[in-house]
Amino acid sequence: MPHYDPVRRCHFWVYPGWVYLMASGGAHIHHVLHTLARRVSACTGLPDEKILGMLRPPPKAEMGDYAFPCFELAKEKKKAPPVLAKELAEVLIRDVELAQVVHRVEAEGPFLNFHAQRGVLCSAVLRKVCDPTAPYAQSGEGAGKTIVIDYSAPNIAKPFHVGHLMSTVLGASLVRIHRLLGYKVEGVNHLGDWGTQCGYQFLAWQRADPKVREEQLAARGLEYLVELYVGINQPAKTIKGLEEELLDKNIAVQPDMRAKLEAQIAERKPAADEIDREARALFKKLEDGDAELRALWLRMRETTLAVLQKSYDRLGVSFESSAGEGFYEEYMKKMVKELKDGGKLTFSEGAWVIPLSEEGAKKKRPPFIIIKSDGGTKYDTRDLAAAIYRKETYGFYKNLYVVSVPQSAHFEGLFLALEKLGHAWAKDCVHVSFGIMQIKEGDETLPMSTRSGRMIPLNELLDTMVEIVRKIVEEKNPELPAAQKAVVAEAVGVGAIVFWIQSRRRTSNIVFDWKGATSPEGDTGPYVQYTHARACSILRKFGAKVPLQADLTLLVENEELAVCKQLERFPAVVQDAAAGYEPSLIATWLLETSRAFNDFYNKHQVLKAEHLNLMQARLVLVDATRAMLAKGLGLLGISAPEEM
RNA sequence: GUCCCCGUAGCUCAAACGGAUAGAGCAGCGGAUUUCUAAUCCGCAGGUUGGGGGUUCGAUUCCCUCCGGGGACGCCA
Repeated sequence: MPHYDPVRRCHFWVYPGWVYLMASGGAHIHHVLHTLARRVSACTGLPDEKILGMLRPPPKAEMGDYAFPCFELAKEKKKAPPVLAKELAEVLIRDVELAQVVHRVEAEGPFLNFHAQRGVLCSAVLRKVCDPTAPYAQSGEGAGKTIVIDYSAPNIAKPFHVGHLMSTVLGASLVRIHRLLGYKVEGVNHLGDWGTQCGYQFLAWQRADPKVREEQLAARGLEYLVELYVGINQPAKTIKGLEEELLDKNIAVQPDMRAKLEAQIAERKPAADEIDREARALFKKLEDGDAELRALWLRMRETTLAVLQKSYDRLGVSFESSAGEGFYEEYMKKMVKELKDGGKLTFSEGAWVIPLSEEGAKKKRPPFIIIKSDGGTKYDTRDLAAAIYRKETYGFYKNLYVVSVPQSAHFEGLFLALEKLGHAWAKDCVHVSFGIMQIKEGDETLPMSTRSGRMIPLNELLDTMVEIVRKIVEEKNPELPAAQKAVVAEAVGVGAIVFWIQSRRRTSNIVFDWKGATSPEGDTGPYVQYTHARACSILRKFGAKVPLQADLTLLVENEELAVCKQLERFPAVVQDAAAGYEPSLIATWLLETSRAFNDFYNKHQVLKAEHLNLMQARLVLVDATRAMLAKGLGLLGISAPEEM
């Protein structure tokens, strides 16, 4: 018969034999959640899977461990939700199997709240986490499926700056997350090594003094190429700036200022146009097979790759393929011919295109341009060729593009074009977009860009953070051997940046600020790493093998339960992160888990626990948490030092 | 002009299919160390979720509208 709780204004039922069951149960329970779902299923008729999806944690821990909302079922059964909740509670409390995992059932309004048998829950979760035969959070959902992930994709002869970090870090995490779920993953670095920009590079090179450029390239490598690129873009940039000034309201009303600006633009225009014309011609020459330019192109590509590799090494990123845009040159020619011969292209305004909007359609889209009016190809052409190539080569289940939000229109166009060409797999292509990195300049926030020189080189950022961390290590842990200090500083410094980048939902824009990016306190990567190091420290001081045979049902404290419930969620979090292409979910989970563990750490002793059995059980808890923190960090591409 | 995204505490961000009293961190104030790492933990304070309307038992979440910010719009990538 139900008891009434006047504080919570709800009825609750207590299973009479729960004390006995708590002491003896647990060993054969694999998962509290699954048992719960099965028993609720038995009395509601809803399938287990569905119930598993509906169960959620109540807003406050005191309210219970799992809640089942009765709204949907109530509608079906034509009953008021609170009435149904009460009825279900009365049935469930007599359920002997359920009583092995739940000691109290409450109907609180339209919700059915379950209080788990704490020891049973902790024990079941930890056994699963520590099971060496079935790695936790691993799954077979991706068995036999290949996912292509296109990420990083920097341009050659340009610096690798913080803006590129998003695609690289996000893509690499998606690679690791999908691998854990059993997918075969092909990570592709679609280098921006083809296109009109190459023409600009060539032109700048040709205009430089032959002796000077050789010396400079030998001495400064990529840095020199960037300087050339920024230099050749200078006239165009100046004009753009003047044009923007012209749009300014205050200037528009002053005729003399206006005339002055217009004259300045007119004066500079011919030179800029000349550069543009020559650059385009040079790229066309490369596409037409000029041997000298080809050699220069290869040189620039190699120079860039050598520098990029250092950054990739530092971030722990590697690719299955570095087939850049230039790679598709031959394949592209074949495709273009087929499209033309097959009558799939339309001639429009001097270019060959695939029209994307019907005549008179209300949503107008620019066409997908396959051949420009000068006969050259566009990135549209190369992306189309690459998509088809990837389908043929990998037979992908999904084809992901980790590219910034501003390019969404381009990818919508690409997928639409594929569809128009009759490729049903166009629906398997996904633009995993992310917000842009902006930077404060005065009181304006502007996007980072190489052309304007408004950017922060990646290495500068990483080095700064590593230096900050090095000082902290020096202060907090001076006894650490010097070599280890350096390793820790690198791991924590780089980890802080990588975590910061991934700690928010990917589509939000980031305004770069040094303080936010480099803080080692609060909701940060170092906080998670520190928590991990603390756990390692306990295990190190214990000094022996973790007693896995310990009686884990002894773990019944609030803080122990909170940690176990976090660990229980991990596999679902990984799945959600994969399904939504959202590694930030793992970052959030890591912070929550760290908070739960630190809370436990502050309130309870492990090595000086009240008795030996409890110490053993807590050691398993510590070990499991340590392992999952390391695993989560690993998925985000962050290493977990054992001391710091 | 057309289309897309965003607007949550002073700041940076959370909030699972629409669910219970909207949560963290930073900054501010006040506490905890004879203790397994204080890069930690606890407490206080901080909100008309941009405004208005609608759908719903229930809206930060979905729809409409207005305001504010950002972005994309045929031969750059």
